[in-house]
Amino acid sequence: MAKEKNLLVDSETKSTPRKRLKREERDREIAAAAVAFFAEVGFDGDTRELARRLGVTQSLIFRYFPSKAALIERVYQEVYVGRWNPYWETIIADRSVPLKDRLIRFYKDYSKISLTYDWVRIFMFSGLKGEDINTRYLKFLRSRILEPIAIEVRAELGLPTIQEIPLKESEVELAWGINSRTFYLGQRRWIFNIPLSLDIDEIVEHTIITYLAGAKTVVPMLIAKD
Amino acid sequence: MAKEKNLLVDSETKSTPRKRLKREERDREIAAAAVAFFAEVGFDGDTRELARRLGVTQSLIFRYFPSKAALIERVYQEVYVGRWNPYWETIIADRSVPLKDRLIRFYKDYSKISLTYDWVRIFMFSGLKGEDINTRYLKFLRSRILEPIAIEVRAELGLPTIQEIPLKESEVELAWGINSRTFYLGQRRWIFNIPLSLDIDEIVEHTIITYLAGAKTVVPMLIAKD
DNA sequence: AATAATAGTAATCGCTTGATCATTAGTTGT
DNA sequence: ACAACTAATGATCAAGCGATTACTATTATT
Repeated sequence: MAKEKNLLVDSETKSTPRKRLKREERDREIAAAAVAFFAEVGFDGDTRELARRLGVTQSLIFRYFPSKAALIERVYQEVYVGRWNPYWETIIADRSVPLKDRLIRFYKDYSKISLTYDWVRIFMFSGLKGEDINTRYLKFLRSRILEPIAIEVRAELGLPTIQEIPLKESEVELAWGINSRTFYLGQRRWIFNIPLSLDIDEIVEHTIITYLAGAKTVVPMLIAKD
Repeated sequence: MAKEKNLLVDSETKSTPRKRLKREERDREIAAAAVAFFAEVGFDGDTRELARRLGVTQSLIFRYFPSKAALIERVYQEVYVGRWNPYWETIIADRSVPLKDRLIRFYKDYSKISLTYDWVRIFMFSGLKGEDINTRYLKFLRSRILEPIAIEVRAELGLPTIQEIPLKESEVELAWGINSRTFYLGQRRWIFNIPLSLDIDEIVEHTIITYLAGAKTVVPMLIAKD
């Protein structure tokens, strides 16, 4: 534990600045380390171990964050808010590009963010903890991505607009299917430790094609029903 | 906390036996409460709170289980081993029944177990903890359910047996898709707190139909390739 | 009824953890 | 070069935790 510190004391004191970063920089450093740390061990991970990984004392963390809860709140901000790209919403609505290409482009990009170790695990840890930011994120995803996708599918297939016939729950449900498929890949890789035999981009493409094919036959039935 | 105990002390001492269950019965009671408790709060939940819910002292738990780790191990046994139905494997292989019916029957039944509050959450908690029982379970699932399904699909479609052409990874991957879809439902319901608008049995049926339709067109290509 | 066996309790120990605060040491401005 | 500022430390507190042990109360045995 403290043993290797002694062994490194010569090189370490000289090589690393060791101390005194500007407030903003240290703040970012702690936040980034907290994301990685809590993603690995969960939010019950202790602040001393986090400090050890940062190479600082535990009390320093509490000079930057008033409480552990505040630090966790910051982690949520970094992951949920900080990694969201508003441009995604424009991609999906851009009808100058074929819908299939738009969806593939979005989901490939979104996968790069949301299928990382940190993201998948923090998402699950916070979900299991019952944090409402999790629910809010999914509602946000639904309104900004899934419902727009369902609307674009209507347009693509030459079906009535949502002004004429409101979106059915089952149409959104169909779009959830894309996320369920890809998110499960992230879980297998980063939680259940089952290596993926196939390339994610490839699976994304296949998933989109399947979704659109399914939508083509199913959605007309869905909006006709009732 | 201890307030309500005082209020109930008259009725409770008379109505409930309060103490002295037979060893086996108390053992089961603790194990069952532990499953429910850890499913709710995770494995960092403390034994005092668990004892409080059981209406016994914390030390009693340690008279039945040598350590908290042993209690958790028992929880895994209850959930992973105890809820597995060996008959499932027979259902899938029974070629006197159409494959579609076999799959629907199995997944409806399997969903009743694996999409419960306890099961879904314990599965995720133990997965995030990095327990190897989780990985082992998924390997077990693969060999006992997913590969058999892929084999049955070959037979159903009149394709070469696995003796002639070994199972492709992508064929198993296709079967994983069924699980990913249904498991995601369990997560939405029990972790992310998003109510399901549709009936699970209905979704299962739809998922199976989609899977078989997809397999019909995709599997011949998969085994032809390479 | 007396005794052995055992289910259950209360008190406590040692360690961990979030949080606090007086003190040290590196940086900046003049 | 000196003072003022502030990043960082180290020691410590109080609460919470898993685990242990001496003791109590209930059931079973003869």
